[in-house]
Amino acid sequence: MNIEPEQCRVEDALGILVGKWKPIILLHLLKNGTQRFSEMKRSLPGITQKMLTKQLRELEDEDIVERVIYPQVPPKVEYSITEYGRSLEPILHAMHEWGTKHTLHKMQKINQTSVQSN
Amino acid sequence: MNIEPEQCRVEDALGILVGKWKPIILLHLLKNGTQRFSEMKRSLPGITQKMLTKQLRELEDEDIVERVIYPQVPPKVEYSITEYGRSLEPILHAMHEWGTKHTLHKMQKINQTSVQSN
DNA sequence: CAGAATCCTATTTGATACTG
DNA sequence: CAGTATCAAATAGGATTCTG
Repeated sequence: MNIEPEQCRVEDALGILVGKWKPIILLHLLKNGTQRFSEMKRSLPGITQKMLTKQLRELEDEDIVERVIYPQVPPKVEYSITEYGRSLEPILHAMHEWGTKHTLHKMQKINQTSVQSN
Repeated sequence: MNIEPEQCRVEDALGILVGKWKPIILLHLLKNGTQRFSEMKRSLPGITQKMLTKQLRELEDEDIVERVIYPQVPPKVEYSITEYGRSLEPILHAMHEWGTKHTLHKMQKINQTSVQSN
């Protein structure tokens, strides 16, 4: 079976995963469960508050991530993957596996080139 | 089994699929087999030569697409999916299916909201 | 026919400072 | 603690013109 390019819905899934930090945020939440904002920030070296906030909001808007606010001072906000969000897990795994093999594929290509050029 | 976020290779697969026209180019080549540049341009309404060229080059650099030049005047160049590129097909299908369901999911959410607001 | 080159706009990401 | 706001830099995408 093949997809008619005109009715392609790949972009819908792609749009949700695209973002410099989104896959890593999702994998982190899948692995560690519910997390506070500050925990996530600490666990994701290099991310800025702005980016973490933005990517979480976008995932929340698509019902992939749930945000729970505890009305207290100082504020406490917890994030987790929704039931629905878990349906993305097989795709993340498939992409991770393909990516792992692709890294190898590229290394082999580089080795081949350097052998040929000698 | 879960992926350690630190060793995430999702981006490798994601990077190859990301680009406004890449999924549709891949689906088009998977469905129609070998295609000339002009055929593809005609089949992908709205794409510019620049974008078609650029995305094809990027796919070629990753060994997903093969480019064959026939040395003749006027020029003839044919594109096709490589054997290796076909290994992406299951991911494309999984994303398409998920995307189809996600479109429904969002419609249901909108309907719920409009019912609640009445 | 199959592009390369140029110019321009829009979107994404990042650094930094501020706040209830 | 969990953000917002602002500004700057980088990247993606597009319109148009030119060429072997």
